[in-house]
Amino acid sequence: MSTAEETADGEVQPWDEVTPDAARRLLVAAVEAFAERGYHATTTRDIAGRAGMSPAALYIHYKTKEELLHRISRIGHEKALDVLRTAGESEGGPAERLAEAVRSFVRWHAGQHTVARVVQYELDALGPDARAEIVALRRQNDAAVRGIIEDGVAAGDFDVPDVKGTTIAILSLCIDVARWFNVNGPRTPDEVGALYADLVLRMVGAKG
Amino acid sequence: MSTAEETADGEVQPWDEVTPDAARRLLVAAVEAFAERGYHATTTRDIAGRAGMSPAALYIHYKTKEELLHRISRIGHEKALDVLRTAGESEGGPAERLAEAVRSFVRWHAGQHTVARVVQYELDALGPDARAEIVALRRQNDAAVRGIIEDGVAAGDFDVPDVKGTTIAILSLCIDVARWFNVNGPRTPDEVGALYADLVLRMVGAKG
DNA sequence: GGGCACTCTAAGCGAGCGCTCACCTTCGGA
DNA sequence: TCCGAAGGTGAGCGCTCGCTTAGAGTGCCC
Repeated sequence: MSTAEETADGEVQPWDEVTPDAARRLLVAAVEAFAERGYHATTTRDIAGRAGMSPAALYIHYKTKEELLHRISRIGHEKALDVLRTAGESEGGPAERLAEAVRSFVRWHAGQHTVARVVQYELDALGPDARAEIVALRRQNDAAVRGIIEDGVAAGDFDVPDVKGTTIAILSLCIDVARWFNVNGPRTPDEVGALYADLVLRMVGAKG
Repeated sequence: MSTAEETADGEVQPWDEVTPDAARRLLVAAVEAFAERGYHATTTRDIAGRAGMSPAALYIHYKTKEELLHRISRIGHEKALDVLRTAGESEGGPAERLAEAVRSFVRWHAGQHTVARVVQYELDALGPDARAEIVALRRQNDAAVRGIIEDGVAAGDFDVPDVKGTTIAILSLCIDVARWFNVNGPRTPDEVGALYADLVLRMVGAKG
């Protein structure tokens, strides 16, 4: 499922498996444009131009502008879910697993903040069917985090009065990184991940 | 629909001072439309229609569609900042002040989530000047929260290794409530506020 | 060499956009 | 009773949007 290759700085490139080359260039161009201006403010002429092609070329590889957004959303969510699950299934107790999950998930949302922004904030631009598919993927994120917290509570490692509410808050915290993270800012994705892992362990009252 | 009155929980509708009546109706209609569909996907015909007027009437009260967004953003930010500052200046030690600030701020973002969504997510649709004005208001939010945390650290009540980072995280947590909060969901704004105040006190390692 | 599948472009269609304009109605004050 | 300001409308302008169409260039198999 995830043939995600890694770059020098450890970031996962989500588009490796998209072929042919022209289709991938269009997808990358669309991500940049959607992240910068938003879906509705982006024109198909702009996307095609960024990919070095004429406006009509877009419609050889994608049926509509919405299909581009749908593809981006699905791939983006799948990659993020993959990152979260892999980390959550790592060795160690609930505290280590939760910390690793938050660290990875935040690192992804910071490093891939352009993709994450599109994926998180343009959901409403999708039609009902595509939207339902993406919402289902989101629920799997929720379940993955809640599972770790429940494990920690059952083991007596965490002190969490409201598991569902705390799960929402933790995911919300991680996801919103995509909104404010700035590549030219003072923090690297790794540093934000480390900070957030510590904060989340405090939120669940982890022992130690 | 939403007239300028106080709701049951004492929250003030932000548009009381906007006159004349037609201008206020247009503003409220614009908030609803922008929150539902996004700024760029909203047409001036839709806004005017919701306010029960012809498309041309909009331009009697506002020069452009962007001016509507600018007005909404400024008023929304000012109200939110007011809520945050009032709570932060309340009686009690840093822990009580921080808890009250988070509780009020979250309650506002949940209760006024349509306004908050517009204000937080449509910033990029503003021109450079209007945008700079709004960014300045945001920095005041940041300073208000950081002030309380610094007080708590100085008094020995909080344990916060990274004050700036923790401030960003706390504000991010509160603001993102506007994205996921659902009126038909299981939680009231008050309940979310209480949960989040508790979580934030844990994040800053408040004694007790 | 010839036919075919694939990829791309130049040109442009119909629709809907933000916004304007000429004109109409209402109403308080002289 | 008449006037002018304020607030409203119907029609529509100029433009750009998402998307389509006719046809050209290229490489591959026979």
